[in-house]
Amino acid sequence: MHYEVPFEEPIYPIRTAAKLLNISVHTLRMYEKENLILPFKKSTNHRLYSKSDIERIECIRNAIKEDKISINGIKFILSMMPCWEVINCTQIDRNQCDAFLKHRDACWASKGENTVCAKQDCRNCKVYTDYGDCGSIKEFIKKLKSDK
Amino acid sequence: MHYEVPFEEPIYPIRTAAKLLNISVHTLRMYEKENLILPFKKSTNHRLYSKSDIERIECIRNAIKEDKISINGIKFILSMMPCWEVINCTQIDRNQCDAFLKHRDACWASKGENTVCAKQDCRNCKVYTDYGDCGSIKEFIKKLKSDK
DNA sequence: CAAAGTTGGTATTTATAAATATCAAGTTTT
DNA sequence: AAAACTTGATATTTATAAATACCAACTTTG
Repeated sequence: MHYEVPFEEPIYPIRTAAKLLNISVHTLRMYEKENLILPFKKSTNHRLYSKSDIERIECIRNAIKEDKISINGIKFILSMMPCWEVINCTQIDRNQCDAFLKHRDACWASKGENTVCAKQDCRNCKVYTDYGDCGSIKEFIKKLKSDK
Repeated sequence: MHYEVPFEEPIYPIRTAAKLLNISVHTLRMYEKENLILPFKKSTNHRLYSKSDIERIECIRNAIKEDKISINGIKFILSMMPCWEVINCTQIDRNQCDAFLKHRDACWASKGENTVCAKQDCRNCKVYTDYGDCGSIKEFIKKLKSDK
């Protein structure tokens, strides 16, 4: 009888999301401008947030408020995620992609023009959905190995 | 005729270091308390800084002032360095070492009690000397591979 | 052995990141 | 078609991280 809303489904308009998180609407827009989040956009440009988005933003809040990491610090940490190992893109892709070459923004905010990622919707990408929490990125790095 | 002071040799007392960097003595002590730096200590507990230390602190200043990364953000970033791949410690060592298990402090500030690192002087460790700049850590991570 | 410098500590100041308030124009809802 | 909401943008406030100032006890230097 009940329909459970999928975790990734965009359902909350910005005001509702802000209330759930106990922050202002503007703060949500600011996080987006800083490329910490990537909410769903309707054709009319209105934002919609999923339960997964809410959880992600709670992680961000925790990093800022509890761990005292600045927004630019979070951006740097997100940029350290080895997205290239998740999607396994080519060397050619990597060398024309700021997500690989720089360390300023998360991959969804700095991907190259002609890479495999270029036309992909990052909201559905494993890198975006699974590594929003700073701690999870170190866990991923721990599984990588030097090749000697 | 000239003797060039080695890059890693501790030669500057704190006041000189502070003047070279154009910051206060207390700020230097604060960075140390936060485990961003690890100056040489004489038997009387007085600090001495090397040219390498000065360069390292310039990187920290740049991260704070230019990149707007908070000190706790820098600490987190330093904690993401895969030191275990540099010194190649055992699985047993890793699983009793906060440098591997947590993400709060650089390895030299969170190493385990009974690991290979335990009695080592971290000032002479490659992890400390070569990866003081946040950017260099991502470069290291880029060389690691998934094993599939 | 006097002068200059260092130690760790607390209390205070300053600089600014993060969040809020307000706006007119456009969109959604009933 | 009116009420409630959204959009982006700027201007302002607030919270606090980062840095400074000051302290008495100890160490180094010439």
